[in-house]
Amino acid sequence: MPEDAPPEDAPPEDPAPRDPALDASPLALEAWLPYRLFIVSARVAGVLEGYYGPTYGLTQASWRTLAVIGDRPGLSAGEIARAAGLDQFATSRTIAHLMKLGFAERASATRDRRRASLSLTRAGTGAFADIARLARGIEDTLESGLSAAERRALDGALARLDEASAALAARGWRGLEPR
Amino acid sequence: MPEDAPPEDAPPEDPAPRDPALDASPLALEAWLPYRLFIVSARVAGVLEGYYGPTYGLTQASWRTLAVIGDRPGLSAGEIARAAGLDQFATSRTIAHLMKLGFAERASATRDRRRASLSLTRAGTGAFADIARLARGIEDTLESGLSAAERRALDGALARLDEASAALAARGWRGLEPR
DNA sequence: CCATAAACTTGCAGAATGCAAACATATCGC
DNA sequence: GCGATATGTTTGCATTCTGCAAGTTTATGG
Repeated sequence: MPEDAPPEDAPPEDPAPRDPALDASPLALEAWLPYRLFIVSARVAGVLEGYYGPTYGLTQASWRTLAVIGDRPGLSAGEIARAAGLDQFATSRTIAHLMKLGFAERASATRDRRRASLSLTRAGTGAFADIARLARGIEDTLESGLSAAERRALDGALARLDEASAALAARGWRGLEPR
Repeated sequence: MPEDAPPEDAPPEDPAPRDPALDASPLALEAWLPYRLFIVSARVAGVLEGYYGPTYGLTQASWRTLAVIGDRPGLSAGEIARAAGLDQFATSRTIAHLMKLGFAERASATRDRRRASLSLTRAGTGAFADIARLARGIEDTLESGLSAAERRALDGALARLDEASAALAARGWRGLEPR
C-alpha cells in the first residue's frame, strides 16, 4: 500500500562534509565522567528499589525522604526538601504518603505551628534500619573490589568532585571558565 | 476554631527505647557511596540541562537519546533503548520527538524494514557537537581539582565500581553474599 | 499461503510534576 | 491590640510522563 515509492538508496544529501579536527564522535557517553557516576548510582538505586518497593511500597522519592527523616529527625518539610534536593511540593506529598503508610509522623506542640517537625514512627524506624542494612551491604560489595588505598583515593576524589560540582551548580553553565 | 483541644505536650509514647549497639543513625545518606555518586551526576545533569533545555528544547531523556544516536549512528530504536538504559516505549516516543525537532532521521532502505536505523540530521549533529563541547568543559572543570594521579585512581576505581554494580544489577539484591 | 514471531508504535489510564492559589500561623509597625 | 505582610506548608489543576495492552508492519517457518 505504500504508493509513494520509497527511495531505496541513501538520498544524495552529503552525509556531513567532515570537518577537520573535531571529527571523531564529539562525546563518548560511556567515557564521560558524569555519565559513569550516573550509571553506577542508577544501577544501585534500581537494585535497592527492587527490595524496598515490593517490601514496603516505597518509591525512590519516598525512600529518600524516609532516609533523610531517619537520619536527621526533627527537620521540617521545607528543610527536608532542601536536604534531599527535592522540591517543596513533591516533598509535601511524599510526606503525606509516608504518613499514610504509617512510617512518619508530625510532631505538633512546637512553638511555631506552621512548621511541623517530622520523625519516623516505630514502623518507619524499622523499615529504615532494614533497608539501610541492605544499603550498607551494597556499599560493601561495591567497595570489596577496591584496595584500601583505592578506597581512600576514591573518597578523596569524590570529595573534590562534590565541591567542584556544587560550585558548578551554583554558577550554572554560563560560569564555566572559557578555558 | 480548633475545638478538639490540641494536646500541647509530647504524648506519653516512648520515643524508642534505644536498642543497644545499632544506635547511631543506621545510614548517613551523605556518606553513602552511591548517594555521593548520584549527587555529583545529578548536579551536572541539571547544569547541562539548563543549557540544552532552553537552547534546543531537549529534555534529559531526549538529550541522552540524541547523544547515543550521535555517538553510535545506525542503531535501531530497540538497540538505542538498551544502550541508554531506557525502555522501549519511551524511547520510541523520544525518537519521534527528536524527529519532529528535526534532529534525527530514520534511514529506510535496509533489508529488514521492521528495524529502521537512526542517525542525526545536520541540525542534530550540530546540536550534539555544541552540547558536547559544554559537556567536555564540565568534565574538565570537575577534573581540574584532581591531580593526574588522582584522576588515574578515580578512573580505575570507577572501572571496578562499574563492573561490581553491573554484577549486582544482574543478580539483584537477593544475590548479595550474606557477609 | 497461512501461522507465528519480531520490531516497533499507538492508545489510554493512572501517576508524577510544576505552578498558582489557598491556608494557617507568625511577626512587625503602628 | 490589630491590620499588613511575611513564612511554611498544602491543595487544585492542567500538563506531562509511564507502564502496559493491543495494534501495525514485516519476516520467517511449515
